[in-house]
Amino acid sequence: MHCKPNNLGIIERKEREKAEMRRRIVDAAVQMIVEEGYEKVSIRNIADKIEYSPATIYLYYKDKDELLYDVQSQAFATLAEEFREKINAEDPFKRLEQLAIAYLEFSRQHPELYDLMFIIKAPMNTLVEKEKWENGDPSYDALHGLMQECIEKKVVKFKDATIATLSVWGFAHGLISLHLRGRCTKVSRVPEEEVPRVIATAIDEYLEMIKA
Amino acid sequence: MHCKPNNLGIIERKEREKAEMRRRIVDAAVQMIVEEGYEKVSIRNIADKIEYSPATIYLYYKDKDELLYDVQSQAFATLAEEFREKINAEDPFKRLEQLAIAYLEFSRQHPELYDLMFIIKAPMNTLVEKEKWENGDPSYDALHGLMQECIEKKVVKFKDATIATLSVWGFAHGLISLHLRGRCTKVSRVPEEEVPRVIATAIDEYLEMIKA
DNA sequence: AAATATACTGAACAGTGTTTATTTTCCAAA
DNA sequence: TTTGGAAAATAAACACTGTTCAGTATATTT
Repeated sequence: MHCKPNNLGIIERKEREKAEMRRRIVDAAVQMIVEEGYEKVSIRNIADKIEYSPATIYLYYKDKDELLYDVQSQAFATLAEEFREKINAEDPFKRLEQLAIAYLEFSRQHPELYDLMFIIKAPMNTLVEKEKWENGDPSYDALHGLMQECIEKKVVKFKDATIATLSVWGFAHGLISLHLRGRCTKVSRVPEEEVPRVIATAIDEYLEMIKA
Repeated sequence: MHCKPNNLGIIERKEREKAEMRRRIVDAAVQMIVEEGYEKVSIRNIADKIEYSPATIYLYYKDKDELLYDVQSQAFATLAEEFREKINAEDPFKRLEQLAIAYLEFSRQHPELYDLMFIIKAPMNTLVEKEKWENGDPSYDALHGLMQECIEKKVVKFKDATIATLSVWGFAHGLISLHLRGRCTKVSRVPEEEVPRVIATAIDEYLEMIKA
């Protein structure tokens, strides 16, 4: 009987080590995405970086998609932090503007992470088993709650919070992702270097338009 | 000397055959995308379908990206045709509504083609050499011209045609692509089967909002 | 110290895009 | 009609990818 606490201690440590290994794997992947781009992230490259065999990664993640799901989670954590830092106005509509700016800025400072969070299919494949997409929740809830407050205080034209949330998110994401995937460049006569300004202006105008 | 016309005839025929082979390759790829999805499209699978060796494809396309560029071109041709069929109102704003509906409907009837046209990176890689993205031009011009007319006749709130074009396009694309890449589902409490209706409503509301 | 459970890995499988040396096919001149 | 040379097609390989599995090394328990 006296061995129980000992065993439990070891089990606990084992779980700690398991969690730490997963953290090492995810950290390596995040670093590779940021520094070398999403396309360079392969199981073998991650294994090289953390100095383990590729097969070892499969002891901690059932497949690459599941790994990328955790990478995505980490990316969302940094976005949520940006939100926390940069959204601080009293006026809810002012907060909405701050959120839009923070979102746009994040997409520019971490384009590869933005890609993984909102465009790339892979991390979403795990949701067939997971049932719910928890990664985006804090950020989504931040916007949803804000839109709800804006509607209640009648500072926006929207009636329904869900439609408002998807509209604002969709508008920003549409412009950002078209740009990110090269669909703005070389279409129309807008010079490449001006596209970022056009996007920022479009978002500004949109926010002005939804103002009640 | 009498051989010249003969040679030219053969050269002509060779060029016809070359063009036809490229058409066969692209057709096979289009069919595979539509029927089995983009991920099933590999050089080997295309080669199997047209009953040639994989290496043969490289006699007609320098790489897969260039091939996909032609597939994308074909996809844009069908979108342009949809536009021609479905946009026929006199009132420019009514035409804008028709365009939005046609665009949304296209994304639903050919989601995999939509993906290749507006989301997937691969076909845009050839633009480093090609300098200009011609594929999307007719469709883009249709929207741009329409927005210009709407601005001139003061039926929309926009002042600048380029910003108007990117705004409308971006709004629709944002919602469509978020849905297509699984970011609408399982976020918030909107049931999956209602998302299409929410998107349609959001676009409706948006068009109402930009109306002058 | 021996037995057992855990952690790790080398090697392989099946797939991908792409290249090169070789073979087959075609056409024109001898 | 046969032959020489160009053009077209290919088999095989290379360097990758994600993933699996049999076997080895390490750690824990008996």
